[in-house]
Amino acid sequence: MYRTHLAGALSAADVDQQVTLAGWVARRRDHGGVEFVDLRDASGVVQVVFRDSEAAKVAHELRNEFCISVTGTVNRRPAESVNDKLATGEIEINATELKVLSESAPLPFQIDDHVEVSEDVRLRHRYLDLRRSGPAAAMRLRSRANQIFRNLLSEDDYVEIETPTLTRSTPEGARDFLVPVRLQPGSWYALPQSPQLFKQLLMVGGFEKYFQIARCYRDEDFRADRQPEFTQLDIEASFVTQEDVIELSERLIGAAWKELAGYEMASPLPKLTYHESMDRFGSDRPDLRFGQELVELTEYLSGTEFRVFSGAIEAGGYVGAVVMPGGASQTRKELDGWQDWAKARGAKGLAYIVFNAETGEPKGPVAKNLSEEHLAGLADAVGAKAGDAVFFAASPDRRDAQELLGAARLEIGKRCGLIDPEAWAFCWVVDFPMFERTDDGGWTSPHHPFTSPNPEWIDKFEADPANALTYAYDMVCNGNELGGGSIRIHDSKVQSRVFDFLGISKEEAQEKFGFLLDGLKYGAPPHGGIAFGMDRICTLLSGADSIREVIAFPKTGGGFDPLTSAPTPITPEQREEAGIDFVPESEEHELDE
RNA sequence: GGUCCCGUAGAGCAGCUAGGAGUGCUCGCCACCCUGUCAAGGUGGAGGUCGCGGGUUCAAAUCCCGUCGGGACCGCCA
Repeated sequence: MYRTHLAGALSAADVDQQVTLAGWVARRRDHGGVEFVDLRDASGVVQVVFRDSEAAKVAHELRNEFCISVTGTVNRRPAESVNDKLATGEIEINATELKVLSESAPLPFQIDDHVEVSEDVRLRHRYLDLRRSGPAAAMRLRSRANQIFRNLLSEDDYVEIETPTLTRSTPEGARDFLVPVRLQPGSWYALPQSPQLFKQLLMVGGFEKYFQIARCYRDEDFRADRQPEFTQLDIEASFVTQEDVIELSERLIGAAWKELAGYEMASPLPKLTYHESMDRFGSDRPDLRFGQELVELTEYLSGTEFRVFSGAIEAGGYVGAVVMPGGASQTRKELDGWQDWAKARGAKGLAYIVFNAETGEPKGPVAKNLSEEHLAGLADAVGAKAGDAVFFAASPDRRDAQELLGAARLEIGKRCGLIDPEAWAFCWVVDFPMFERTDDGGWTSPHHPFTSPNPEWIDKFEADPANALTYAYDMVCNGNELGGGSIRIHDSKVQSRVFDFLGISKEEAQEKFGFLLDGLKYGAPPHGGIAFGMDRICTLLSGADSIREVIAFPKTGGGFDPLTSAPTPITPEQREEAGIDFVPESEEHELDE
């Protein structure tokens, strides 16, 4: 037996007990005659005292992060030595025996919560980083989140079912990771971007309620909140409406926030339609922690001679504005900085007007171009006060202009300190458009082509595709999408109409998703579901800046794993055996030419 | 694919604008001292390809070009 007690669990109640502990040397304070060692195990830290014993001589040789076991007596500390900062600060272990279970080489960085270490170094020695309280807490939080969801879903008769990770491409639209197949050279598996099609087939399979904490893979570029492999809490149920899925989701997320953030989420959450969200916040994942809503000026500015605006208006587009409180006090350099900011985002610029702090008089490059009438009512129209700045965006494409203003709104929120970092603001965004334009003028599905149109549009989405709406819904928190889902098409006839409209031929559809279409033929129940981004949820709950903080062994920006150095080149033998150089005969001829 | 920031001892940084000997700070590491510390303290010591390559210069951590690595963002991606 390595130990009788856990270090962090000891208290004054254990005084006079003989205990054996095992753990790591978190820190030692050697006073010559007496030596203190902070012993850390997974449960916490306790102070061990060595004095006048054989063990004390061994203790002198201890170094940080040696793995040791200690036997001794639990003593109440002298009143003047009690440490309030330590959970076990009332007591200490008077050691009689010390065993070194494993020595530690000098550390690449200090395992100490107040020492900052670059992420690069931390990840290279992640096993040491995980000994620190912050990273360890993040992993434990994630474990509890998984448990909360699992328990609630299991209690509700949801069946946890695993789906393949070696499969064929699923239609999320991202690039697939591919795996060569030794037994069939030239054929490749794809790693799933999500279990989307499988969970629908599980509904056809009659389970009615399915969930899985599923690893998903997408071969796209990284961000602070993106990794090539990530985890979804994937849920699907039969005979459910959008409201059913929303109710379940709020119970799950509400429970997680209550237990892990101590926050009581007010259910039911507010719902915004996609269009409302775009109009008010310029985003389909609005941050509701602050105001500064967008104001549409298309109508107000009609008839303007300022070409930037009139061009957009005449093209049937949009002109809008967002107010920056106190923005008039910005220097010329700061205002120019906004132009660069907008250009970095692919916009031509960001027109602005500032209202003089004393007189309220509108000034700035745009002001000269607007009529007296337009200028006179502008402050009221946009809700600006003297001393504010107003940024404008105009575009023939309503969404482009709104997204620019939405991004400006977020930037204003940050720069002006309008965002309460302690606040949680949840909402749903619903009624997503069924289709959106592709670059080449066709139509595509913003989610995936299995999303059901809502009843209003199910019979006529082809007639007015730009306005057709779906049963798709996203749950949003503080401007982050926590999860999204939809009611699916369960009628193979409707599914065929969608494919027809998208210009996907019967052959193509059959080839890509034939197995799903076949499944839908056999009495498929109405069904729908949702998938939550576990990495993102845990990042928010732990207050981290990056999802790497809630992943045990994350990758860096280039898809590189600093710990294992993956990916690595393969040997010629592996290359040969995997059959990755297989060239189909027809292509061989082309290559010859 | 694009833009911006960073790279100096084991860790975290300063030095770079305005070129002049690897100059410095905090922590760690090693040795010794130290009987109530808890981010212990004291004395001494070791430790450097200034990411890499090229250029300018009498002289480059510092200026220029390229490149590699990391981070943030745009594109991309739910």
